[in-house]
Amino acid sequence: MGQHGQEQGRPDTRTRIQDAATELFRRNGYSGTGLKRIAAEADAPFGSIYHFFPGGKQQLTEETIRTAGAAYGRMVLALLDTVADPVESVAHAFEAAADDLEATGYADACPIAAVALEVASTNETLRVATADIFTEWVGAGEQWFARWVPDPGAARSLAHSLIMILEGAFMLSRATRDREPLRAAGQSMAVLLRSAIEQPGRPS
Amino acid sequence: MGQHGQEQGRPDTRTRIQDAATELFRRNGYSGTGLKRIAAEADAPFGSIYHFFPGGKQQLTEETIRTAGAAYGRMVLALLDTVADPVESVAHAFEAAADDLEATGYADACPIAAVALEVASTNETLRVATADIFTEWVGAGEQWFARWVPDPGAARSLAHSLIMILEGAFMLSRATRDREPLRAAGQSMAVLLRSAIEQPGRPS
DNA sequence: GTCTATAGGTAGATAGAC
DNA sequence: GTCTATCTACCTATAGAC
Repeated sequence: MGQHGQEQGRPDTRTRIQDAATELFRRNGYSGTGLKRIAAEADAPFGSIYHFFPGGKQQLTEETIRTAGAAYGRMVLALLDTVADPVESVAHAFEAAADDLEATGYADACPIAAVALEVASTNETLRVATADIFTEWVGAGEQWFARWVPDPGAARSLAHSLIMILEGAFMLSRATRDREPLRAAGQSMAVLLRSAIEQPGRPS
Repeated sequence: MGQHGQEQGRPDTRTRIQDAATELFRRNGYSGTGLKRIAAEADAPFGSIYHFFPGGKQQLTEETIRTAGAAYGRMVLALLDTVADPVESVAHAFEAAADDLEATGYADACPIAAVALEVASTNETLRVATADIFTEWVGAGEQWFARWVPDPGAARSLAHSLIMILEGAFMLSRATRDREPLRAAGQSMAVLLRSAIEQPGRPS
């Protein structure tokens, strides 16, 4: 159920539009997703999009980036806290990501990645929105790694690396329809974290 | 100069169209790039696109993915061979990538990344083209790492990780307009490679 | 406030002059 | 084989009925 979903039953129209937009942007990107298609998937009349998002496609996209991006970050963090040992937890998180990806026919990965690459050089408002989300994720990841890696710079570098290698692994796994990239990504992150824990003096 | 460029002077029309398409797809993605814009940037008449690429936008895009993708792989490999020590070489390659990215206003990164995310769930022909290129890169990277890492599985995992963390770093650096993600990526790859060289028995 | 119809513009694709 | 004019379909956005 969406963020602003009603207590029970079907989410309200605005929420359905945002949820449908999130799924379509994730699969088809920004330019590849039409507002008519969003309205159809949300089972909402076309005019409702401009009723709830008077700023049009850009406003809807910005809210989608910020809402879905923040939710995705929380989901990954929660996933990392289901296993006690940090190295095992990281490896487990990538396996879970591979399970999800495979279960959705290699469609549902990061909700903002495709849009981020499309707008980075073409739409400053949306570019800043994606940058804010990535920055938020790095900060949250840095705090998580800081529990086991005392050096702040090392924790920050690990957070960057986790996000980057996950995004890259999603790209390769979606393109090749193969779990192997995600598995290799999880192994590498496990090595990096173990190295940072065992050898605090060396750069990571 | 483009792959089929003439011996001297201006490249031929077909090459100019492909080169323009490569740059536009890299910056704006597949759906975000119109054929009229490609013709304009190539300084070619619109009809020439269908003269040289009778299959239309999809054929032009597929050829662009395969040509620019293979060239980009060769370029990165060549960059890795400019420094003798492998760990230093990897770190140097990411610094060079950051220099290039910054010099182009955070626009010119991987030529197929944006298209790959857009078509992965929407266009099977183009999805396969991106998968073929990624697979080609992994194979080439595997051979490069095998020079210093005897275990084939470890070399393959390192190749996957290099490509994935580079793609992820491009995504974050373009979005945030900051070199830091690319720098962190280079440091992490250096740690991974050093770990694989020094501890051949552990997974990498 | 929900929804339909449509305007204005641009997309990919094609026909045909030269 | 180079180039222009145009077709149909779809896009975002808006006007206005209910």
